[in-house]
Amino acid sequence: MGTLIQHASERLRSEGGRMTAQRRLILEALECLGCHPTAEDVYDEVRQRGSGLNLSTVYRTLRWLEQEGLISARRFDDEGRQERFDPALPAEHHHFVCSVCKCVIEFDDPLIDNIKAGFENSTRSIVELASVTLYGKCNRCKDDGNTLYMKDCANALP
Amino acid sequence: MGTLIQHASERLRSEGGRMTAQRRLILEALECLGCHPTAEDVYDEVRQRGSGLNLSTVYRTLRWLEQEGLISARRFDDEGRQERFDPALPAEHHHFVCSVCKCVIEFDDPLIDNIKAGFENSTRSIVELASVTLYGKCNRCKDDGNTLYMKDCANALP
DNA sequence: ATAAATGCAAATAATTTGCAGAATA
DNA sequence: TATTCTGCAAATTATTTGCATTTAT
Repeated sequence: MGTLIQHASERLRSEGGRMTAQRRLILEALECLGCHPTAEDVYDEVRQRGSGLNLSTVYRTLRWLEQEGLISARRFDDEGRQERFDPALPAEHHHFVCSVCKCVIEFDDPLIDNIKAGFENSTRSIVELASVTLYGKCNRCKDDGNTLYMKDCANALP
Repeated sequence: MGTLIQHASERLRSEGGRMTAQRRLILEALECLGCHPTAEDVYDEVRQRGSGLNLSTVYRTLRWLEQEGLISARRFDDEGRQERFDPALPAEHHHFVCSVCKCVIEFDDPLIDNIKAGFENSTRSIVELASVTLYGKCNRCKDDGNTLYMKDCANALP
């Protein structure tokens, strides 16, 4: 942790941008939430810590971070039209979404390259990017009767 | 072709629904467009054929077809917030989206089952569904300078 | 005739934008 | 002090819904 704020600060410095209180709060919330929060999750988190800020500011900051390549935006079929923001580095990676607690687990698998290659060969097209999303129940939710949405789940590969 | 309209007619009959002119037009447009159209694509197609109808009716019909399991709705990262409607049978299948002409090619690959199993084993979770989307350039767009959005592309696995 | 479907306009939901005022470098 | 940023309110975009009217059975 700490890296997202650091990276953002550097970008701001080199572009003549300014590190404001709001931006710092949003970056802190992003790091704390971790689990692919929505814009509103970020907004709520900041407000729960007692600071005021506007939802537009959240969106503006998230879009700026996205442009800078420091976060990326995703929509899972599961959820409706809300975007989720992924505070991870933008290397290609894939997701599992738990249908109960809505936590998101990132993963990768070398077989995905084989799928890309297979498709390219059979169709003579060029594959630039793959996005795999798995839906199911995470190990925490699969047995017990958990029905809570956990914004701040700290789920991760074991 | 013809199957979607036939299936829809059967459902209507068995549920006491009615085959209206508008529904027939929407179903025809869906079959003709083929390539994962948006609601507005369907609407435009019907109107270009000279018939009037309302966008709400398009949405209502598409949602009904979705509930019936005759089509399914998807959002690709590529596109903004619009949903695309897939007139195919709802067996698990995967997509390639061309970034130039926006055509969608459906595919499947047995390796996807291995990815699911690998994830289940390493995380002790349950995977119920996988969705793979590949992004790139289709064989038609990869060389020539095509920049046209082709609503009615008839692209398919060769 | 009667239940079901359509059109229209208004409601939602998520996100974006314009602009006057506040805050940072 | 000169920009850059924020807050607010209004605009947009995609989709949904209520209700009076039309239409298929």
